[in-house]
Amino acid sequence: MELYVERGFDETTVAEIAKRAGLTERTFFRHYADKREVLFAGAAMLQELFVATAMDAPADLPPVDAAIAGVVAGGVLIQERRAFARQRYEIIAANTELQERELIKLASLSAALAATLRRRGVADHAAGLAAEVAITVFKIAFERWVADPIHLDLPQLMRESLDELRVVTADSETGRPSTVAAS
Amino acid sequence: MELYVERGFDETTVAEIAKRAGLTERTFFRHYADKREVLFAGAAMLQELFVATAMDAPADLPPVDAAIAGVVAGGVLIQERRAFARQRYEIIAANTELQERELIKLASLSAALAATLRRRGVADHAAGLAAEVAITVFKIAFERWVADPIHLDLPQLMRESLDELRVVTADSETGRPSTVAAS
DNA sequence: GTCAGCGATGTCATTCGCTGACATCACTGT
DNA sequence: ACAGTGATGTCAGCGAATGACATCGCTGAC
Repeated sequence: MELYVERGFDETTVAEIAKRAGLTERTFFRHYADKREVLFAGAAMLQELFVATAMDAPADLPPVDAAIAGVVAGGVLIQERRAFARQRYEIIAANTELQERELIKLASLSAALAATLRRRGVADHAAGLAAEVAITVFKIAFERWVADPIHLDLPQLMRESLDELRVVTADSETGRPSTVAAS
Repeated sequence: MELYVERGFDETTVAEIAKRAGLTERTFFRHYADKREVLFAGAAMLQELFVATAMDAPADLPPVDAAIAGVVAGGVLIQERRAFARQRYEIIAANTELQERELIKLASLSAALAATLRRRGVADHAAGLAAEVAITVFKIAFERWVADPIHLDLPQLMRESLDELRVVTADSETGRPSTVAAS
């Protein structure tokens, strides 16, 4: 992370990382699958938190709300590591390859959440959709949170984003039959 | 594509691709930014179609429905290239790096859709959310379409997926105040 | 008709990410 | 004391990607 901040991701070689860490290049690759993975080592922990929280949510909670409970718990954790999260974000935002990795980690989170919802008895398709909605809320709330230096409560932003998403999707009169599908 | 199908993506070298195409390795990299990009050359066209269709949708259409109109147009196009789309999907599904690239292309589509909605006068946050919803619908409908070998109408699957997403997100009684946000 | 200019391609050298194979060494349980 | 195990180092090598320079075909200006 030091080197990535100092000179950027692309301009940092694995040899340099290894040297500063007092290791061999080969050893680096025994700890991290590739150069990018350094920044995503914590993703597994986040995923476990998501899943555990969603799983333990009240049984009568609708699917989306159970999934959102998971990502909100993640929001709390991230907010505790405020400085780290922002610095990490800066690095990732500056590099396309890192964004790709970020996106596939989010996809993995979504899949894990969906599986959890299914274990809670949610129907197959609904579980996938609810998980995607939750991850979308997570992503957008995080972007807003990180964009505003002063700001606010990340979990709160997540709840607000969910509300906005509900308003936007249920825009037609009744909220049920879609305008498009009727055509 | 031939080589990727024959021996898989990882087992194919750029030298081999260049040889079969009757070119130099160096020339390959002048046409494609990297080895993966070969499979995503058409993404720009798809994006233009998304944007143009969403832009030209009736002015009174709610944001999500305008965005969905864009992805449905994309669905029509993909369905016309049925065989190609499925083969391409198989290649991508077998390789993580390709999935990463796929995801960032989808993110790009989402950003383009959001920008289009804003040009239609949709509020900033709402535009981002509506675009994300549309891309989610695109992604999930495509997965269903490609999973079923017999099957169906991709645009129709998209409309159905949107309806299901509406049902899932607006699960609470009124569909407006979120259960979670009230806490 | 010649020639300058330009775009596409080829050639060459090099860096860097990543991997396999094998050796070393500290540590642990028997 | 010894075998086994896990983490690390060493070495060789492949393949992706890039920069610098040369070549060649085409086209427009004169």
